[in-house]
Amino acid sequence: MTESLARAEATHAVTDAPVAQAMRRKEHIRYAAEAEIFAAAETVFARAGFSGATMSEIADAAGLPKANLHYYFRTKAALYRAVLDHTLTLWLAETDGIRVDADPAEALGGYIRAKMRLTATHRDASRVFANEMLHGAPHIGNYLRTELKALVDEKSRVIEHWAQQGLMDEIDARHLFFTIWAATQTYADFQPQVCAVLGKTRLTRAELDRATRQLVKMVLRGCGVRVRK
Amino acid sequence: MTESLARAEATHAVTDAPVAQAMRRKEHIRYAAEAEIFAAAETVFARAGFSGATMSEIADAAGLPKANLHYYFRTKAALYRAVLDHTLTLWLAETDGIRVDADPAEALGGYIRAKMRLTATHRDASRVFANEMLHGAPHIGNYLRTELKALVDEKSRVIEHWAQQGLMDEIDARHLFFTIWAATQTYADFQPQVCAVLGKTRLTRAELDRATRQLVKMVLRGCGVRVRK
DNA sequence: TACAATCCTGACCAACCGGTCAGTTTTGGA
DNA sequence: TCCAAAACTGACCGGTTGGTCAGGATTGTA
Repeated sequence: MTESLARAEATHAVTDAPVAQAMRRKEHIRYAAEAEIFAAAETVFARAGFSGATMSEIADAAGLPKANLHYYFRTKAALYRAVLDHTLTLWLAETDGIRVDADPAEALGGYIRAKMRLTATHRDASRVFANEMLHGAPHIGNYLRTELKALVDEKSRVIEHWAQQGLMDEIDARHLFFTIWAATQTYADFQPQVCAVLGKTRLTRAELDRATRQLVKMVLRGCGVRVRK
Repeated sequence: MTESLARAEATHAVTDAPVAQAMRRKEHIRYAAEAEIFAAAETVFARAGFSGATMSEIADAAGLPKANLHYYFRTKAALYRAVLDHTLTLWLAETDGIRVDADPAEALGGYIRAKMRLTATHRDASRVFANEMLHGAPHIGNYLRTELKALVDEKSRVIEHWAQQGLMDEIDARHLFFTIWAATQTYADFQPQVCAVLGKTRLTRAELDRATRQLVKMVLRGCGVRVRK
């Protein structure tokens, strides 16, 4: 993955001050433009999906002529990939707390809270990801089978270890992850349904907090997590 | 909603034998063709979304020339609407068991099992619905705010009643529904992710049963549902 | 058999979309 | 100030898409 991320990392990693400064001076226009296009693209792709989005629509949202988009991102697919890469890095984050020496209640509860926060603050990213998945994950199938699987395998071992220690029930950790992911992302992906059923026009912070508390409680009790004193 | 459903219902409701038979004789070609187109459209819309799907693709899948599609469904949007209507009737079903005089464990457990079964047998319908929701539910916003909301309000009162009777914890029933819907639909909508993480190429019946059992157990324990003797 | 009504279809069209390109403007270092 | 590299842009193009239409083929009935 991620030409763009690799490049960003490289730039920040370079410590030869003169060279780095020169690069930054020469390329700050590029970075600013890419960021602007990127933000516009995320919004448009989230609302319309890959095929529904048009380059002119993204260009308008970014306040640039269409030809300028093609100067920075050669094709629509390349731009989409860049946006997708961004969501994947978000997706992998926040599992740090799930460690063998952590308290299960705190670790799992913290993970759910973090996921829910991410869903609220990065709604468009969540939708882009969901859209990609819905259409069979043609661009990121390999990532799912390697990086994501490896991460989930590792974290599942931690949870199974907790169960063996008697800190919680014996459960299938992978399906627990599916449930947590689904239950949190639904507040971004299915927002129209949530709002309609609640009779509101938008999802308030308070409502999301309420949902978070209930989900944490249900999962922890549902998995028989003992509260450590 | 649903010209098509209204018509189908009318046809079956008519008991004036001669008239009904005449209609059926005259229109059986129409019904057969519509059904074939409908099935093909559901598959294609599920895989590609509204904008990604093309009329020629649907025509090929149905084994008909494109112009014939436009004879039965004037526009692409009309065909999409018809498919969407079908998923909505599925969505409303299966809540019958949630009644005041039912046993909470059986009713909720049965509902989750039914939803999971529906997810497995109507994968494409689930995906079409998810796609519509992701894009802001432009075609069905009104349905969500009226019919779906009314149903959920009613069933939520039942669950709150159970809680007051001490049969389970006091919870927000609406958010419980969101969690159940999300956790079940994820096995259709996010299938690529589920398969990748599990290291399988397809979702087996056994794996879905396993997921169902765990979800039922977690929800029932998580909501403190007492098991009635 | 006759004859409407319905069904079916190849050929066509205007609109739109992703992408290109030649040429102009801006930028920043020497 | 000069100049090469980078940034920018209007105009354009080939391909695809949803949708139309005139006319031919089927169907069911009287």
